[in-house]
Amino acid sequence: MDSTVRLSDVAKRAAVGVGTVSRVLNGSANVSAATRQKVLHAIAELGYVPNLVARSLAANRTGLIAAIIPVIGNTQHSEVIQGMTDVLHAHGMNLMIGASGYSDQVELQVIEAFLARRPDAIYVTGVRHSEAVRSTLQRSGIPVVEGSNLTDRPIDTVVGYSNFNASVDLTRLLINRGYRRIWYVTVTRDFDDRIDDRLEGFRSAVSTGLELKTDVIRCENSFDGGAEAVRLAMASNVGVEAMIFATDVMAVGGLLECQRRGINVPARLAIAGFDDLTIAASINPSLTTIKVDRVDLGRKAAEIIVNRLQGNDHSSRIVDVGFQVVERDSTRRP
Amino acid sequence: MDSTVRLSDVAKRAAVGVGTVSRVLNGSANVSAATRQKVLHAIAELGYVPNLVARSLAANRTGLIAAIIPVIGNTQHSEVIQGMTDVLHAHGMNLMIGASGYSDQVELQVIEAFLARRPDAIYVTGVRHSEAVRSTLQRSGIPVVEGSNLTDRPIDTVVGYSNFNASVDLTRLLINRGYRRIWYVTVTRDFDDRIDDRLEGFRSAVSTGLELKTDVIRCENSFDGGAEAVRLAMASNVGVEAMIFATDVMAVGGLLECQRRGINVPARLAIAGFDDLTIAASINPSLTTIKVDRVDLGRKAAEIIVNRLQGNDHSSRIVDVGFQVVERDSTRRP
DNA sequence: GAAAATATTGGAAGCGCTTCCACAAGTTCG
DNA sequence: CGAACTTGTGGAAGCGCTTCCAATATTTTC
Repeated sequence: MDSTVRLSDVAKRAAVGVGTVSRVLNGSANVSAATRQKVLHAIAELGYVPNLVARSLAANRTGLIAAIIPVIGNTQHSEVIQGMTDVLHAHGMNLMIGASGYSDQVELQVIEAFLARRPDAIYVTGVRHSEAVRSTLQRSGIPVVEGSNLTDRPIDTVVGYSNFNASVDLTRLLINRGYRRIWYVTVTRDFDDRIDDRLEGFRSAVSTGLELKTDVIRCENSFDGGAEAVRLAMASNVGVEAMIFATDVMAVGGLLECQRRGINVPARLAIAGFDDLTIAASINPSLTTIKVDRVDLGRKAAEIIVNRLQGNDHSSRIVDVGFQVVERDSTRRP
Repeated sequence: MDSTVRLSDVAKRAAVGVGTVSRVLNGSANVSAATRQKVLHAIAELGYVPNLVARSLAANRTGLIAAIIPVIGNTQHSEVIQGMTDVLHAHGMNLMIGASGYSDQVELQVIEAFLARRPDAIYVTGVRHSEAVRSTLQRSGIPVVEGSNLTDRPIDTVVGYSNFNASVDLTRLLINRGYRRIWYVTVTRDFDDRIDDRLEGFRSAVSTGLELKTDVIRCENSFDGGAEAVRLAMASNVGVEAMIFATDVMAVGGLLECQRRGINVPARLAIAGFDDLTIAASINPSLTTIKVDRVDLGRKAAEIIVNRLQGNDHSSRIVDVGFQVVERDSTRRP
């Protein structure tokens, strides 16, 4: 394991040329079985570990993939990363990770820093980026995968689900269940296209509305924010029957506030969220929400990248991993 | 931004030697102001972006840090990563991430794969590792930071908090509050030293126990597992007064089960957790737990690494970031 | 004002690999 | 049996930087 052992040392030990050792390492077919054995022996004897930095420079290929998510310490996004590393690790590739903090400017900085390291591909969260980001990525010349939402005009490739459609379906579910006075709770701060699309999905679903009474309010994306939203709804005089939250975090916060105030969910107020956090299935009552297999989304993103890098370029530019409306007790009419 | 622009192109354009351009890029003091300006101009004109792969090879320093956590899609661990990237990014360094899945064997594989990329330092979660991992890390010759627990015999450096002491303090809090029949709920599967130390902390705190009646049971580390534990406790005839869970996930699961069964917490049963998940403060009743600033832990780990790499080696080998016992309603005697 | 010290600069060597080209050694075929 | 292929192999060149040494320019010192 002494890292001062170089490929040329292996070549010397095995009494072959450096080219041959390199061919053995890279699995080239043009090495006789006998020679291959000699080389493998020498590698084992010396405890040789290839220097991937040197390989990267010589081969113009690093085996590094860059991924940018808004916040790392956040299950929804890091689950995608988990899926990616699973697949990449199996292919001898590694993941560099960075956070944009939902800021266009930081996103650009992080991308530029990554590109200087010559990753073989890059994953970015969301599908709407600043012009600077788009053009920087385009000029980079490497595969770009956008994730966690869908668009028909990806920079390169997109793998995700339609936040818009999911929100439409969820809203329709509530309408079908008979709810008419529905509030939609989204976040105060400008987050990203995923949150925007969820709101638009709601608006679209209720636009055809017959006798619907709807409203949109904004709160902090936190448990407290959700609780605050419920307080606002209760304080109003419009008789809100159902609240759809843009995220499970807010929805759970709202549900807990209902527990505190003795508001019966769903009899008095129905609640729905989005993301299917683990807690959604366990809370009382269990929370109706949108479920997406994020680990699988990450795996798919990585598979697309691996395929592209291996030259199998026939995969689609737009991969829809789908979503699932999970109806639970928080919206089930008694 | 054309990536075919090389350092030598900049040198030509600025009519200086390649060494001078390199010195400007690396902030060497020995460049006259006039020359520096010429070079900076040429860089801007050509849109030159240094190739960090080549730099890594030549300088024998990659600016990459490797981090291994058990599971990436898990707030407790990925928050540490968030803190690390914050600091590393500010120093032009980047983070490679991998997951061990709580397996010694996978951990070793991931570490070996990382080392081939010549990271400047490596972060690993926990303080008890297989002998193979310890020796591999030791021979790597780079700074090694172990995190999220404490030991007096680190491989190199450790930054964390005492899971043992935290568990002792939490247990004593319950004893002080008058609880005597206390069950400790830990996980079924062999996880890591952190979970082990929490159990040992409990055992130590109750060992001096006067008229204490305690027991240890094992459940899945999930909401359902926690619920199951509560069911077991209720089914027993020993009159359990308090349950301490090794993780907030289980504790929250237990609390929700109490809600379902109408078990008054803490009047009938007190509940405590460990980790201070965000939900702990919002759930009903709010959950007594152990709080650690994990993002800050990650920042500290990264700062240690940066300092070490800059040659400021005078920092301690053992950094205790501390913990906080947060008493909330789930254990407050009525 | 010359010697000594210091500041600045150019460019060759080298980091540890991959890859290409040239060539040797077998194989096949007419 | 020799030409025409095929297969296997060695090693030089080169990836784009850093760094060191030698050389030159500038400043300081007495």
